[in-house]
Amino acid sequence: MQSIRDLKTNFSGPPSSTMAPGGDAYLQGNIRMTLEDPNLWRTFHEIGTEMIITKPGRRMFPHCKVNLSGLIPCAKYILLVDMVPEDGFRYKWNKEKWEVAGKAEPQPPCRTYLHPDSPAPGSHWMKQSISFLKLKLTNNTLDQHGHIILHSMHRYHPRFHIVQADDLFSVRWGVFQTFTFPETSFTAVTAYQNTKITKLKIDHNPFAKGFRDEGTTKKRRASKNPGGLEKQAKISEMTRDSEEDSPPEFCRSSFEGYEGDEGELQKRKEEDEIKEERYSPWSAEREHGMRNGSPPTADSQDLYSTEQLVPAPASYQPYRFHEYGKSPSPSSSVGSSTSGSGRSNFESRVPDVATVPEHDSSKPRTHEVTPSPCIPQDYPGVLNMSMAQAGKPGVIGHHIYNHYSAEQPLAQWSSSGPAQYPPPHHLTADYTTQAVHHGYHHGNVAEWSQYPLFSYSCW
DNA sequence: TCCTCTGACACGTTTGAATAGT
DNA sequence: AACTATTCAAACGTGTCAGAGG
Repeated sequence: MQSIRDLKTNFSGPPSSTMAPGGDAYLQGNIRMTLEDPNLWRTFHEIGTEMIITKPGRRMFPHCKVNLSGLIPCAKYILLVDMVPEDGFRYKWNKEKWEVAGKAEPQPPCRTYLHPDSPAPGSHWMKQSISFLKLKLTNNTLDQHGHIILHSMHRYHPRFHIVQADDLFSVRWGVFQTFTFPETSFTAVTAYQNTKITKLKIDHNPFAKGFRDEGTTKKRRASKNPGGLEKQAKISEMTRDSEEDSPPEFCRSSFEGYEGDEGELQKRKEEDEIKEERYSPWSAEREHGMRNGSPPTADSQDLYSTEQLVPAPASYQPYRFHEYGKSPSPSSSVGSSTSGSGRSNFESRVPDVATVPEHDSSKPRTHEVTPSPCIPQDYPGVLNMSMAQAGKPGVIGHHIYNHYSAEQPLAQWSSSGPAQYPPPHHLTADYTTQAVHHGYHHGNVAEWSQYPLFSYSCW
């Protein structure tokens, strides 16, 4: 699986000295994004994160929260999130693990969530962590609230985009920068499949406190529904069993990891990284896939890239590889992953940080990707899209070349596909309201969440 | 029959208005 | 009058469960 392949890559190979943050002059002044609560994310990821999607929209948990640095304090930026398919497959939960259940369904309308503070000065983004708490996921393809539309039983990961823009209608589209974190990948579901995930969510999500432990739940359900008690007990037993099956480290990371002190962070991280190799449900699937020809493995990536209906990020060329001339490809990295020294070393220095080298227009654009032929393009553009070394908290430097100039205002983008997206009056006013509270001029921020900002991602 | 999805439900958290106190 | 603290209820977010539907 993509995620696992990514993580694999993270684990593999000795860290490159050029990757060391702050240690390389080339990185000075670069934008850096750090994922908050990485341990929590990893704890979920080890088990196989699931995110509930509902018609009215469901928040993510853990929710996306990042820190930014390296921005120009006085320059304004907008910050966005979208969800990218991990691969071209649909999954099913079978016998306590995820299995491929066929090809992915055609992607629903692509949505981008705009952070309500956007646009805001770099100083604003850097002074505190940036939360995407209110981002909601839905399976309602007709959703008119601007929630991000996903397919159930498909795997996704969030992408964070930052664009320098004075306001929403004067964005300079020459470069925007994209960050991904492998541990944030998840399977969209309409009901939890893995009881371990359910338990983790209950343990960590304050809104689910009512379901914790000495089962007010059990009592409640017991009195309400005698038949349900048996089922509940069964589930509890399963959960208990699964806990027993889990290594002791798992319990530690799930309960201490979340609120633990920073001193232990690195150490725990290294433990987590090792666990990733051993306990991620996707690693088992990976092996399974190797035999069945189901989900693409690192070794089958080439074939996969050409066959998939939903191109995975792996089909992009790795930005850093190109930029720094290091590892030749994610797949080859995986090949060396058995060394086992990889991510531990890397992560001990670079904890969930994605860094963007400053845009250098003089760099050869060797990774231009033409839009997927199966996707109706909203504009006649050619995208230069490059991706960070797969598996590392990634960054993609985007250079958009289209028939419009780089000065092309956003309105041009937003205007595409009018039939697909509702007119502004359908949009929620939340973002605009928030904007007023923050004292920034946001313009019609709300519209943004409705439009396929990055239409090339709507494969 | 199996799998997936949906809606009602109970419970906890969050939020904001109303009120009281300083 | 202005500010702060407290209280309370409504709104919201959550997982559970039974049942519907393909």
